[in-house]
Amino acid sequence: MINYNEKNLVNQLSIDCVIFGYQQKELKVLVPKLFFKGDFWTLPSGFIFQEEGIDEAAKRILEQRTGIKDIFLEQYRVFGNVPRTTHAALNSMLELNKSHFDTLKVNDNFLEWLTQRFISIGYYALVDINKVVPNLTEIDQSIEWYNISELPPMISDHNQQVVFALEALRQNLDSKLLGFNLLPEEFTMKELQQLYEAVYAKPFRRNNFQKKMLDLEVLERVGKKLTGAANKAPYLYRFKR
Amino acid sequence: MINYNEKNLVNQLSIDCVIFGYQQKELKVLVPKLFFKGDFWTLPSGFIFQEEGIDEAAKRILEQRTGIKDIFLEQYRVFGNVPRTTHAALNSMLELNKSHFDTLKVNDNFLEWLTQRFISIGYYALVDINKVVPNLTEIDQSIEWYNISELPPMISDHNQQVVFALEALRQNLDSKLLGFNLLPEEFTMKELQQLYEAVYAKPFRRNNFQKKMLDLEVLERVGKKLTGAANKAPYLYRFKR
DNA sequence: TCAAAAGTGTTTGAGCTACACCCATGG
DNA sequence: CCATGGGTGTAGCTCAAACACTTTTGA
Repeated sequence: MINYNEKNLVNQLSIDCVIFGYQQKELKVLVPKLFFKGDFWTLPSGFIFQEEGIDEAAKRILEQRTGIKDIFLEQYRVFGNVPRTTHAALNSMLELNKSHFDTLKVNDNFLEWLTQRFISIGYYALVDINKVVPNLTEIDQSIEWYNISELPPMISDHNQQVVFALEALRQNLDSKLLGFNLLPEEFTMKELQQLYEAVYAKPFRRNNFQKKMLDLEVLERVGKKLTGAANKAPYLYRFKR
Repeated sequence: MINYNEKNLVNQLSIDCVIFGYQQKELKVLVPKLFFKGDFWTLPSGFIFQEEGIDEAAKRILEQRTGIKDIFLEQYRVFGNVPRTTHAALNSMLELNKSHFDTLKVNDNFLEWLTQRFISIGYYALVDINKVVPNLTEIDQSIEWYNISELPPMISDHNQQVVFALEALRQNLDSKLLGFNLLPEEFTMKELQQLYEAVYAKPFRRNNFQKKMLDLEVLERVGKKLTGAANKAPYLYRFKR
C-alpha cells in the first residue's frame, strides 16, 4: 500500500484515466467501484511519485488496472476547477464509511490526503479489450467495462471527464490512426467500420469507408475469414508497422 | 510578494504561459528576463492559490504581465517529465546568484520552493499587441516581445513548450476562429492573411484566402482604409459578435 | 492614363457521396 | 442456382487550388 506519510508523492495532483475498449459494436470504458459503503464509482486514478514523469505514472496506473504494458495513452486535459468535488458528496462518503475507515489499515494521513483539493491530469488510453484482465486495487470492490452510453454516476467530475476524453479521441482517431489500438491484431473491414461507428455514434457507408481506409495505405490483407455464413468471406486486415 | 511560507499555494505545480502577439507580419511571444545574474529568460509563470481554479490562476498571471483582462487563453498540455530542469542549470544559476539571494527580501523558503520538482500546466494566450503594456514582476529584469523564430534560450523546457503551444495554436486557429484575438478591432483582409502566414509560416493565395474567410460568415465590412497609396483602398473588416 | 494593389470570376482537380453492379459462399 | 453479404466501379457533387481578369486609387 502506498504510504501517505512519506513525501514520495506529488501533493494535490492526481491522474485520472479514461480507458477505452471496444467490443460487440460498443465503445466501452473501464470503471472500478470503490469498496466504500454506498455506491461510489470512479475513473481509475492514481498519484505521481517524486521520481517519476507523469507519462510514466499514467502507464504504471494503467498497467496495474489492465495487466498490460505498452498501452497507447495520451494526456488530453487538466481538470483543476475548485471545488471539483462538492463537500456534500465528500461528507456523504465519509459519513457512510466512518466505521469502515476506522478499521482500515490505512495510516492516519489517508483521510487528510483524500480530502484535500486535487488537480487532475486527464489521460485516455486505448486497449484491445481481449488482452485486458481487469485488476482490482486495494480500494476497489469491483471493476467492469461499461458501455459509454450507460456509465454509472461517478464521483467528482469524472463523468464530465469522459465527455472530454471522447471528444479528444474523436479528434485524433483519424489523424493519428488510433483505431487499431482498440482492435485485435487482425480484423475485417466491417469490424473496423463498426468501431468507427461506435466512436462517432453515426453510420458510415460501407464502400466509401473501405476506400478511405485503404487509401491511407496502412492496412495489409492477411487472408480471408471463413465464418460459415452463406456469403462471401470477408478479408482480414492488419495494421502495417 | 507571494509568501512562500504559508500553504496558500498548490505545491510543485506551476503555470507557464506562452503569450502570443502579432505585429508587422511577425508572430511574437512575450518573454521576461529574470533579474538574476547571468542571462535567464523564462516564460511568464506563476503558481496556483488554494482557493483558485487553474483557469483563474492563468488569467491572473496573464493580467499581471500584460495589464489586460479578458484575454483569450487555453490550456494545451502538461509538462511533467522528470527532471525538466537539469541540476547543472539550476546550480549554475544558484552559484551565480549566491550573494544576490542573500540580500534579497525573500523569505527562507524561497530557494527550497524554487528548486523542488515542478509539474507545469501549459497555457497559451492570444492578445492584441497594441493593448498590452508589458509589466515587470518583482523577479523580472525586463520583459519583451520576441519574434517566434528568434526566441532567446529559456530555462528548463520553455523553448520546447513554445513549439507545442504553436502546434496547438495552428490546430485551433481555424476551427475556433482564434485569429481575431491577435488583431485590433478593425483590420484589412491582407492583414488577416499576413497573420495566418505568420502563424503557419507559409504563404496563402490572396483570392482563395479571401473567399475562405468571407465564407465563414463571421466578418463584416465597416468601411475602407484610405492609405494615401496609389492603389485601390482595402476594405476594413470586423469580427461579428 | 498608368502603375500598384484590391477585389472578383472561372476553370481545374482532388476527394467524398451515392447509387449500381459484380463476386464468393453455403444451402 | 439462389439468397446473403462482401467487395468494386463510376457518375455526380463539393470544396479548394490556380489562373485570369476587373476595379479603385493617387500621381
